[in-house]
Amino acid sequence: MRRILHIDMDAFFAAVEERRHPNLKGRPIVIGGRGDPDSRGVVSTASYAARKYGVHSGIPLRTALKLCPDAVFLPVDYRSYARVSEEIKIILASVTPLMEDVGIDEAFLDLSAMDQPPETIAREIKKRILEATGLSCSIGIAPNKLLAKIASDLQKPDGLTVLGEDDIAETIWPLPVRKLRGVGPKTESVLKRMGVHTIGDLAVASVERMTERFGPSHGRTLHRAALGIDESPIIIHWEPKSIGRETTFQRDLSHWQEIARALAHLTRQVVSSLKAAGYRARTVTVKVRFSDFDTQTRAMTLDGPSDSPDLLRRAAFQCLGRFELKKSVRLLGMRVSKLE
DNA sequence: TCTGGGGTCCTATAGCCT
DNA sequence: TCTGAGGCTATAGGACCC
Repeated sequence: MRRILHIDMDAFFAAVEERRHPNLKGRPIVIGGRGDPDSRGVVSTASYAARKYGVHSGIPLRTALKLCPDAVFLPVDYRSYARVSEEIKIILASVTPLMEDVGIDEAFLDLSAMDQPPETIAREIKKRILEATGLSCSIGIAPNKLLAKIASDLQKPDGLTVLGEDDIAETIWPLPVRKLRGVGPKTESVLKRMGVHTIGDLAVASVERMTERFGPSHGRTLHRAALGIDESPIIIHWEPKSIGRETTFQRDLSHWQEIARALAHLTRQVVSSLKAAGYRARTVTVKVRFSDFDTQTRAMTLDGPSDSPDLLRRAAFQCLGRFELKKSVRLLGMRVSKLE
């Protein structure tokens, strides 16, 4: 049986900010957008003190301000968090090279081949991270990634949860389906309408009923997940599939010139990332979100891969030309894919 | 009235080729 | 030459993740 460890930093962005501004310790902190609750943006992370007011990731900053007028609002300082993240990843990689990076504040480790008991290793990791960064984390240990991730979420903050196959019925099944990876708001509401509320409900439902509703692939994965079955491997290295940039404007744009200027700017940023990463791209996609939140994309594929600013900009503008720009534009995005 | 930005993966559909 | 059936690729959209 595999032993997989999942580590999740506690309110990571907020914790880094608290460390930097000790006077804010314990106060409700909301990090998101440019740190201005009057401008467009959503909450990236709320400190635990702010969560008590109902503030959580994904809600608009304006809403967060209403829920918690006393909160301190800070902009997302991605580079600082990435530096701390790097320190943590170095510690994790020193435990085992079998590490999968999952975004800035999470990782999986495969401890199957290690001699020490996983719990001992987990305590050691928590101690080393606290000493090096002053930050706490929550860890879950289980036979696969799916269960390890659920486990790390069970006791937060500063938790350590070990889950075996025997614990599935008692510990996992009473949880709402939403806790399963791959179940978002849409799937949750469909499942609810089918009378499936908990992971246990899903486990006893028939596979046929699931595949009928969600398709053969998603349906089967969903049902297997409820049974605690997940054979997905630890992915140590992967190549990017696409590189893009998008912005939501502070006010919707209605003049072609402004939109064109924004697209040219986005394209320059994307090309510079593309070159920095050492790739060339064959497909260009432009995304437009209109004022009513209607979101459309137009794509075009070049004859061969390219990293030429000129060629990619021309392609982007060709895509832009295929939109009916009758409504004003809230968001503009540019992405390249089919990377080589 | 509000709903970010970086991505991945999946599905449906349409056009083209054999 | 006509009519499908599959397979492949490109495109558009949607759900989801952190």
